[in-house]
Amino acid sequence: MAEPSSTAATIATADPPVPATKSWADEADEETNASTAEAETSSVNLEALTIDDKEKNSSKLLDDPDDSNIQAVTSGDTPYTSAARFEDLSLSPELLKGLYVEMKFEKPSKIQAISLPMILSPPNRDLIAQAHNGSGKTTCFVLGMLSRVDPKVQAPQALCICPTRELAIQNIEVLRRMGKYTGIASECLVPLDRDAVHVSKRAPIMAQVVIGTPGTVKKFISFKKLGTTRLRILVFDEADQMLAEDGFRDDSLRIMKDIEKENSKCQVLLFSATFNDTVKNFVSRTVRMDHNKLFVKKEELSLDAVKQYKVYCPDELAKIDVVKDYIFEIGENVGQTIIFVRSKITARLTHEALVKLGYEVTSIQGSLSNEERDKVVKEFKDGLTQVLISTDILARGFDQQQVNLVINYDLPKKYGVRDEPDYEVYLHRVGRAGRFGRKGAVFNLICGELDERLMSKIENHFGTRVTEVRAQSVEEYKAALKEAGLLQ
DNA sequence: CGCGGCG
Repeated sequence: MAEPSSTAATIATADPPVPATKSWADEADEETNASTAEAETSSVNLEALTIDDKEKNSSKLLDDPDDSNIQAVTSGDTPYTSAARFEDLSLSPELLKGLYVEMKFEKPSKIQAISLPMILSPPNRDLIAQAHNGSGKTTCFVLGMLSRVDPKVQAPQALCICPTRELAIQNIEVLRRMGKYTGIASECLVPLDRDAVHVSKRAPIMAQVVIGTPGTVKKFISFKKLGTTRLRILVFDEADQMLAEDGFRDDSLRIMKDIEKENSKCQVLLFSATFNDTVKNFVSRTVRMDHNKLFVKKEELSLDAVKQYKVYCPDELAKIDVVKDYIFEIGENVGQTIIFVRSKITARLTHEALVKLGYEVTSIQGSLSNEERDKVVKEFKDGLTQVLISTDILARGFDQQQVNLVINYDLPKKYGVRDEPDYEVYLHRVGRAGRFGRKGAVFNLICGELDERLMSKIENHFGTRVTEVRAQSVEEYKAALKEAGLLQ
């Protein structure tokens, strides 16, 4: 988990506050021009500031995850100085011990260096933060939550909402490790088992930090089992999905309002690797006007660390052949593999077909029981299984460093819109490989004209070329993985 | 031709 070094950047403040009439998308477009000037623009440029890595051209790891431009737009006249070391953040000794001893971190990653001062220093403005997949966003908000808790107060003070049960569990596990020496109590509020005690008969939550999924958190709040008056910080992980119209918008806004009602000064943090223009405009209006924001250009969102390929399949059955003849043959040499499918039934059927053919594979999707889901995830995280078939339940946030290969068995498609790929889901899926700047590869299985259109739209959107793997031979796939840096 | 997490 040791992260390569980056130069500390001092973030000066832009003179004029951002006019309310101006949309975030406008700023991003202007910044697209400004950032091409790179190092010369270390001074103030428009409202946005370019934070360049001064060591960009000096010797360092080729796949440094910090080799990126993060654009910062700060509000008001609060100057923020990037934190070169965790010591610069006035964290408690117990928290520092957790970072160094338990997490084995050496220094803040770029997004951590920039966002943590914004989160932790008064007046604790709201923050919208976009950062690359695998760049350490979780550490940002977990550290934010832990360090804003008053250990003397035995009541919920930090709350984090996640889109899936798995992500909530993963996040609380990170929080418990990081906060190991702090004595801070935490609780995970996720869909309960069928035979669990009903919320109305449960004791109120005493834990100081709570992480959960929207429905369950909402339920605990409405039954008055999760008090909101002492909350100081509210985090939405995968915030674009949490605030998307076809996502969890209603639940998220309800939770925000319930908290605001009794507690007007709760800081809100919105974190994600993706914010499309539609949701970008909306999220800016859900937080306070004087919020800060960090964002990156879509072309720079980690699609360069992971090599992309496409394989044309004459029919759906041929997809199974690609998986068994090529992916399984070469896969075991390159680490773990996740195969993403579009529906729960495809997950189950593909799993069954491969097992019938004698391959070792597991699958996960939302209609499995909690126990089954937990078991599959645990086996995969423990490295007991090499290949996992999954719906988009694991597309976002799932952190398993040994995953180097992602298969898009089905391409992600936007719901309701014909011929439109879901660019954000594509990026999140690809982001499951190449964690913390490691090398990775993705194979997109293309079947039919619709898939071809979706694929070319994805290429255009990210401005990347996806190489076709043409010859149907193991050697051809091995060559692709060599090119991706996964094989010798 | 839908994923999730809720009723």
